[in-house]
Amino acid sequence: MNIRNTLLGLLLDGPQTGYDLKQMFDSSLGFFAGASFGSIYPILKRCEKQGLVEMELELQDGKPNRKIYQLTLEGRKVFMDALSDELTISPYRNEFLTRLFFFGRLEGSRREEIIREYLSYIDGRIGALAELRPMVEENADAYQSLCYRFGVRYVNDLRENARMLLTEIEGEGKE
Amino acid sequence: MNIRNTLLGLLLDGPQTGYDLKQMFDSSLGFFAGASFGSIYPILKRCEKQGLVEMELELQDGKPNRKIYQLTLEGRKVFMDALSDELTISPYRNEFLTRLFFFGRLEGSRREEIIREYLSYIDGRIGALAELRPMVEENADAYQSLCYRFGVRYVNDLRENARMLLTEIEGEGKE
DNA sequence: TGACGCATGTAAAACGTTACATGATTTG
DNA sequence: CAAATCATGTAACGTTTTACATGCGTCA
Repeated sequence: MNIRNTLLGLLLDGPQTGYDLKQMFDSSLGFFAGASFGSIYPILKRCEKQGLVEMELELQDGKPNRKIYQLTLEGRKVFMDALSDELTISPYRNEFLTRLFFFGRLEGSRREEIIREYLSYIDGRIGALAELRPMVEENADAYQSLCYRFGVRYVNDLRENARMLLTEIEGEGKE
Repeated sequence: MNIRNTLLGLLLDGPQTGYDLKQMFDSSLGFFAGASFGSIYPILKRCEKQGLVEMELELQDGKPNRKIYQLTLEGRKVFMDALSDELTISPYRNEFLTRLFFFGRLEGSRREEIIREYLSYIDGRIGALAELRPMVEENADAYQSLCYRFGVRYVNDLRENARMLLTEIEGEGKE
């Protein structure tokens, strides 16, 4: 599920502009996926060429015209295939664990700081999920709710794990 | 911590060839980072040009000559700066959650299957960590051990989370 | 008046993988 | 006899971000 397929999936809900899609992307899927305009606009254009979407121009005064993209049957098929495809997870890269791996080389005070930076990152994600909650309760379908709950458990587990780590490292510093 | 910086970090342990570095990479950091030869060799060459490492040729019969790379003071500095740098987490992309988000569009039987595929992926990671254990107990420093324990807790939490999800979805299917 | 929201887009760069090529030696 | 290990490397490709460019309306 690269950005292209995810965009096709979002278009199942109905025609959207690139701008709209970015907002949907960042809000609904913000917890586990993201996309910049620099990828969205070229991808939509490419999808149109390939017949996965169709574009309709909505003329506007003052503002740039809106390009409203709508899924074709072919585009729908491409998405459904991707959705049903065997799950393959691309190699996971964890910035924090990579740092931790080399902590032996780092001065003592900076170690705790970096873990705290990680904790504040996690808290940021917890906060973002909390803000998302009303939207989930209103608009989300059953699986999107499960997605949300998975995310909440995930970040809370992560937080506890990081807290334990901090305790262990603080302990070492004082011995 | 891109591949380049991670390689520099691994070179702190002493001079290594690109081939050695790949093995260190895949075994020690395999749980949370990876690198292919297609990235390692060009990066080492570039690092030499930039004065971050120095290369010494070890002539061999039959086999290609070994290029042994050693960290320079400048390379050490570059790594230490990266290690100490403020922690920034690049946007997290979760293949599984992205799928789950669109599960409403998927036929019922395929849903459970994909979650089971995810579980078997997690089990694979748990297994890989288990295999790594002897090496950690022998060679790892204190922080690499913490790294390992973090990893173990992480995958176990993930597994439980996925199991709960499966239960919830199975429940729905039978109602 | 400056920032933000709306709305589009391009070009360059960064980062990385996959597939290919070479070729000897060892192991099953 | 085939496959894996050792050891290097290149070329093509894919994906995505960043930075830039445009320009109007609105809100503080």
